[in-house]
Amino acid sequence: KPKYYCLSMFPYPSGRLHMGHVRNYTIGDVLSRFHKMKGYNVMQPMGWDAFGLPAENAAIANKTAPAKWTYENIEHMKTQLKQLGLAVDWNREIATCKPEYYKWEQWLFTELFKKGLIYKKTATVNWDPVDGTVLANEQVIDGRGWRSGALVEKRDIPQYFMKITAYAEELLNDLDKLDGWPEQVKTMQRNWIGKSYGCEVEFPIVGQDDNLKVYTTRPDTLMGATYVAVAAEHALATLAAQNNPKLAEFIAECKRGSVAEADVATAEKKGMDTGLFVTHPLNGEQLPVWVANYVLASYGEGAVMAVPAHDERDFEFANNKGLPIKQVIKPGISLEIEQYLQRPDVSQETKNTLINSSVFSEFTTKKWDAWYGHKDGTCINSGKYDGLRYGQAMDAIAADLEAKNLGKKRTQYRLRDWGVSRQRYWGCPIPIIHCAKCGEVPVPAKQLPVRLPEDVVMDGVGSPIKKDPSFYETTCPTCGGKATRETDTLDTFFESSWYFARYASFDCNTAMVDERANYWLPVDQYVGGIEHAILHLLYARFFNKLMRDVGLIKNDEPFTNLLTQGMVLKDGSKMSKSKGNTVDPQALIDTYGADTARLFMMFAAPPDQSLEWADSGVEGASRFLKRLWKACYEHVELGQIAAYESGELTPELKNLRLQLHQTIEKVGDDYGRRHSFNTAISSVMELMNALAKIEATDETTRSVRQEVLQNVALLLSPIVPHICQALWQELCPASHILYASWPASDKAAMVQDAIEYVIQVNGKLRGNLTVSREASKEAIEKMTLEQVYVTKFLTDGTSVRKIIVVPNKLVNVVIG
RNA sequence: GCCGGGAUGGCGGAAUUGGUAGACGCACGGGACUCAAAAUCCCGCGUUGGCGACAACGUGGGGGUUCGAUUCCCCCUCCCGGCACCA
Repeated sequence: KPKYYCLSMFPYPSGRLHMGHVRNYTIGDVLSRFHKMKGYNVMQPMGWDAFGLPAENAAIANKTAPAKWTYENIEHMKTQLKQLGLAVDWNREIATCKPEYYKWEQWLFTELFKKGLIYKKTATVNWDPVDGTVLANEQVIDGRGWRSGALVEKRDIPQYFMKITAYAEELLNDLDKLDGWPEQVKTMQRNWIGKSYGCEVEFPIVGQDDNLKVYTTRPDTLMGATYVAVAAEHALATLAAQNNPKLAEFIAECKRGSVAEADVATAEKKGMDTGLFVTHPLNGEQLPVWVANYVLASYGEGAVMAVPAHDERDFEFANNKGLPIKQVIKPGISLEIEQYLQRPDVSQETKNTLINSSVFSEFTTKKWDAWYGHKDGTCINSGKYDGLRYGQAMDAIAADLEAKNLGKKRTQYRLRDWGVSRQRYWGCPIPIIHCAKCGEVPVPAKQLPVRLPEDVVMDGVGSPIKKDPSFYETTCPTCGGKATRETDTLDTFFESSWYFARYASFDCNTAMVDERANYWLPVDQYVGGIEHAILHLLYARFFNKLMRDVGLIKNDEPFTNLLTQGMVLKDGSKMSKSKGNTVDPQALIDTYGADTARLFMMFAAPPDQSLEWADSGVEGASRFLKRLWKACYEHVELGQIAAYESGELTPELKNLRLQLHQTIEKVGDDYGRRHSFNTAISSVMELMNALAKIEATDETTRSVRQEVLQNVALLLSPIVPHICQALWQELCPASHILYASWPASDKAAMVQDAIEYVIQVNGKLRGNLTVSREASKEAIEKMTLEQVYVTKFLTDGTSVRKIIVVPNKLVNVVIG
């Protein structure tokens, strides 16, 4: 029996279920139930992503401990999830805030620390100088702390980092294996990892025995560099500011505001001359060094060569500061098009068509400034490099730089190592002990877990464990001397990066996971919000590879198929606790019951699209279920009858059976392949509408009706399990729907004798033509040309130019 | 700012590989049933013109490819998600 591990992203226990949860878990449940009917050994677990910031905020607001608040929320939300009727194996339930869970990630942390895959360095955080606390990006509103209103400062503090960059290449390459992932998500991850090809270039600093190193993806424009710019955090900026109070003040100004890249990238471009100069490595010119707030400290070298003529940001900056702009690239058409135009075997007519097409004109008629940065150009004003194209120029310039020992080709990733330290209480304690003699000592396995005290009082000023000697005072595991525990906790993404594996070994108390993980993994179907397309999914992929490399699991990738569900929106934006625009699904369940809620949710929109919440429409789902009930009861009232198997049928009943078996095929395809639940439901609705039109109650009709109703119950049971179970009981009292298999379609019922063709004249619909299944193309053409709605267009001077016959579909008569 | 996605009737959406635009449902209008209302059932329902048969227009805007474009290509607008400490 093949296994099917269906995993929905576990919820953060925020208090109550929201519509996003209902959508997510209904999708997972429908797929689980469908696959169970298809004969799979299904696992559908559920758990709680229980650590996180909201618990601390609630604790401060309500004067309760985060643990108590979290456990109460879990209890309530578990009740709600059960009301939804999810076929979840609750035995496997996990909560990430429990020591039995986080013990194992502490263990993994110590293993990775010993392997050198976790290291310490300083990193920049948002610092609220009034509250004296580190703020999450979410807590910085317009550059100010959300409680204090104080201007936020960037502050460097030591933190632990995971070397995800060591896996950058594999994380990038393995995306190609993920055929079951949406292209969109893979593209986002590729761009996030951001592998680029370019050069590192060193500019000797005038008057110093040192070079300024930059990374560029456009070495072909090096001859157009007119200044260099460094981030405010760059060592050269610090150096230049030593004797320059104005520059020091400017650097301090740049360090105000949030660390979020979105804020940095949208800030007004500011800069200041350092007074320092560097020497251009190829033409020997002296270029000024500027400090600029648009240079990202965290990417490349934290310094850039500025080519205002060929980079929009540099262009804007140079214009503002009156810096020179030197054009070194002449835009042109792409090499492919140029080569194509030179081919002798292509007719001039085809070439002219191409030249006049938009593909060509984009390179020739576009306004200059839109294309000045395009790589399809040739070097000008560049001395010996004139006339070279991008790739040639890069090769030549890299070779010359290398000869001077001032640079070389280099690939670069945008991906940065993952900072996992958080200065918060409600998280997994980092299992490190700081010893004056031995340094950073990982907590030995036998001393794990490092338990987080749960009975604490949150006063809003810092983490309780940072003020609790009974927590941080300890002895060094190596030398036995006095030592202190690390009081930072782990990023909550840490917990959610491996929970998928723990479900398989939920009760294993001797290891992180056991052999059962290799049976269940990889997850066959992962379902969750599109907002997790990059961070969570990348970290989980990374952890999977880490766990593989410490010998815990065998597979390379954690999730074979991914369904990214769209957001449930309200008033145009994402429903979330923090935005306070949630709609409580409880009222929906209370009024209509779980089945109606599930049916409506699946019917309202395709799963990967965002769904704008509107209360109207639920009524329709409820009405449909009532009609279904009624149809079954009216049928059963006349007595039990076996489903149709064979015998003569009227054309009407034959058509009904045709529709039934087409619907069985379509619904199976919609559930299994297309994940298109809304169209599956609508096709069953159509079938029920067709059934309702048949009123006869003779034996044959009733046997076909029994067949239809039985199958409808099976087809809908993954979505509305409770009602279908009750209907099945009425229709087939001798058996139970829980043991029923997915229905097979009757191919014989789907054979059609006649096919209806759509007839078009010049692409416009003019009529329909019913043709026998065996009719030849010629016969169809002949019949088409005899139709009145075709002949009436064949007036004086016009003739039939062409007839296009699309088999089993349509005929288009081109008249001119 | 950068990366990814989206836009179809009054509304949610359908059209699966370039082949009937608007399935299915909601809302609305008309009718049946009822003393009445609700519920239920039946009919209608993109826009414009026409009694009608029918005709023209119509998938965010502009252009292109094609016998044929919601679907493919180029440009633009607006909206949504992510941007590494929200989860």
